[in-house]
Amino acid sequence: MTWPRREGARIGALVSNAPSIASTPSIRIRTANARSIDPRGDFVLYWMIASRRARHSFALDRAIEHARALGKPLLVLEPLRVGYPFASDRFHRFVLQGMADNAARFAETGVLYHPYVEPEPSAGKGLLAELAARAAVVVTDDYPAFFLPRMVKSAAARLPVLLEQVDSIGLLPMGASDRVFTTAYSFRFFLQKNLKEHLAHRPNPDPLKGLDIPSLAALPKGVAKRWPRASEALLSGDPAALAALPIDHSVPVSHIQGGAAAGEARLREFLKSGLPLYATDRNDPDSDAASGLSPYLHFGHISAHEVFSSLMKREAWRPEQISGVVNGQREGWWGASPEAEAFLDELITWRELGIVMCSHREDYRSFDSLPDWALKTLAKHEGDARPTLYTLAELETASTHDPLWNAAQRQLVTEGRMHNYLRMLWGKKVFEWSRSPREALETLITLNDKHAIDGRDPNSYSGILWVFGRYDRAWGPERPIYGKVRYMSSDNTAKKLKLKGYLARWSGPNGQSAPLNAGE
DNA sequence: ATCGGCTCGCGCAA
DNA sequence: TGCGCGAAGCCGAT
Repeated sequence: MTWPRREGARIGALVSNAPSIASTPSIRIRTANARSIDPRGDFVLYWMIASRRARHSFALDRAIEHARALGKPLLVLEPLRVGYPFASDRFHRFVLQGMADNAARFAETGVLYHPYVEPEPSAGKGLLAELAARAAVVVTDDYPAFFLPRMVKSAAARLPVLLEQVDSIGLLPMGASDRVFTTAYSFRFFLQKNLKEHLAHRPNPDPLKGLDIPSLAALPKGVAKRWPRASEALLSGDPAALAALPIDHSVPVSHIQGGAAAGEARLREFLKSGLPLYATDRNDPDSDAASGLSPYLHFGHISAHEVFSSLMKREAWRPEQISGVVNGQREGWWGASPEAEAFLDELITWRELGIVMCSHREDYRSFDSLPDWALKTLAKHEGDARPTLYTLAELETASTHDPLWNAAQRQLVTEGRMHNYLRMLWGKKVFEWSRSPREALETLITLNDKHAIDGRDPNSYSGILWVFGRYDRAWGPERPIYGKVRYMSSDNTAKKLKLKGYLARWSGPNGQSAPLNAGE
């Protein structure tokens, strides 16, 4: 293995350091430092940074287990920084809506929930340490991308007590595989052999119900004064409160409502009206078959386990229906309806393929992480003439000659999401219109990280790197710029899909190509 | 609209 | 070592 491997293997010895106290699968728990539990601590601290929810969470379950075993109360800290890359009104509003839901769910449970929003960069420095100094043990979320691994690593070194990272991300624990997969096909072989044993272990759907741990009435002295609870104005969506924060106000809030309640509502709606069409219509922008769940999955407002169990309940499915075939095929493994199998392939195979990649490789978003065949063919065509070139600003403002591409870009900038199928075309064209594939990759990551609510996610990087050949194969005939990397064109896409409504909705103010004002 | 052929490298199973 | 097959490809024939 020549690529940079993540430190701290997710399998083997490190996992077994975790105190075995109850039912959270040990394969999902990693000790982040070598400290121990301090039985004199006043409470158990759950540092909620990725799975931002109060239900269906292994991390919350684990924190409660500690609290129960120690006879201590539980304090939940959900922070939101302002200094992270691309912090904007859009992402803040989404996370704040989640905080409002969490505040409602933790209220009157005896668990003290502290949502903290930084008023200025680094204002939150010291808060975690201050709380950890009084804690018996700290539990946090294990998340394999963006700045989170670095942040947890540096916190782990400083905290005086045991810090555990708990993986609540997917149906397959990150610790269940010790390798990455080059195609969805080969990952399916692995899932078909290994996933079943993990399906039996689910997070508690409602761990706050009938909770039998001591209550915590107040934060330690001085904490509330220096790091006060997020204001009601922020939690209730007051635009003025958001405007006062030092974040990027040029990326406006989306109409897509954040939070666990909105995510669960979206799930219900999808199962009712989207899923029946999913097998046939999910790629058509004009039909409404897509799940729309990725923003909620990204911020942890909804859990993959909850999506899975709601889906399978609707299917009246039982685990015995798994066929047992190990063939890498998309359909025929679960023994569920075709539309359910199609959706499960998205939710599990494709989503977790990227999670596994990020959890094992530090370079998951770098150009050099592409497969050899792609690097080779891209290098061969690096010098090809590129007749159409656009700058980042031209792309960001949807100012190209291509109405379909502009429409997709406008949807991204306006709504904070882009139709799933069009994302691929969108990426291929940026590749074609950039001076080099490396530059195209940077452009795509920037546009997506900045505007997409579900950006900065393992899945986003899967989709973007797919444009350059990751998880794909060589395709003939060899073409200029693309080489053997799969080619796509707007004309063919327009022929293949129903786009009338989509183009009408996302065309510019005065017709096809009027540029968008991105406010920069 | 739907179909087959094009094309290639990988990873599974042996 | 050989074989089967692949996230969304294209093209031309029917």
